[in-house]
Amino acid sequence: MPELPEVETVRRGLEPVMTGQRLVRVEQNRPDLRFPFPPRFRERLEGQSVLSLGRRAKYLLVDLSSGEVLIMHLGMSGRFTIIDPTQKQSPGAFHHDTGGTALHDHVVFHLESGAHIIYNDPRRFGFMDLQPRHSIETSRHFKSMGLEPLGNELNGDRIRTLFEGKKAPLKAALLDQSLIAGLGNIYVCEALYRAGLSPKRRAGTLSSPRGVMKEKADELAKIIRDVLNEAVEAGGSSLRDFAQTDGSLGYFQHRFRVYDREGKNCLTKSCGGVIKRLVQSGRSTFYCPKWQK
DNA sequence: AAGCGAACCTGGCTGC
DNA sequence: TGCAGCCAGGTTCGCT
Repeated sequence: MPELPEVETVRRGLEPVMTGQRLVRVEQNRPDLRFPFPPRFRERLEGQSVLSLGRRAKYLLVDLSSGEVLIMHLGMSGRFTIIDPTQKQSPGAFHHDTGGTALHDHVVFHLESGAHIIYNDPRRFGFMDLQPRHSIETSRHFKSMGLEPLGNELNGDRIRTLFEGKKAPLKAALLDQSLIAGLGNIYVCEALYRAGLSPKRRAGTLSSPRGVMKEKADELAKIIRDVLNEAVEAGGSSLRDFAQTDGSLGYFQHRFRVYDREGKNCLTKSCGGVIKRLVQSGRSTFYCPKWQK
């Protein structure tokens, strides 16, 4: 379930296992995922040490001793599984215990510690790339990327500026990675619900300098940060299981207030509305028509 | 030029 | 039980 909080959870799970480790061997089981792997992918990784693990929006960034950065995106179905023989494993927890290669295991990183990390991605919407560290900001994945929602940059003023004059629905504007980078379908629905804003409203209406909308952009900015931070913390609480599970359990899903709740009652106190589903730019939007205006 | 729908893939679930 | 149809966390491309 890789939106920003899930990617951050993955980063935190991989960090203690990979940091300072040399990549002794890399298996690459097919020529491409969403895009072809970069030329000499394995050769450029093998023998390098991992200096640190970072994240930008939904991208994982592995800083290597070669001066290159391994850029990884999980797409819709990408998952990492850590196999660490020095750690005890819960019995029968995982098919990888056999040491065999499971279907859709596309890349395996072998570390000098003896641990290895498997990248599995049935739909192959994920991808991996290598770019020099000094030019990462101008590389094709990042050059037109919007601001980081969990940094200090996101506030009401930035939202007002970014959305000024926009006729696109608010839902679409929040999903636009060139404006704010990292929000996905679930957390946009959740944030709009908490803010009481209709996903169908024109994004530009948040830029109004006066009237009832004056403070709404400030409120939305805070809510976006809150929703993401809560989800990161919920993911963090599941990190204990990171190495042994297949990651299919949603960390945060039992906390959804609106996502995937079509036909259920609106949880806003005394609202009495019913959650509706509609399709915007090809994706499901869940919202309460009575409460979100 | 912004804004929208389709495309890229596989797998899981629902309903006939 | 089998099979068709629909749906899914994201991004990119191409058409208005």
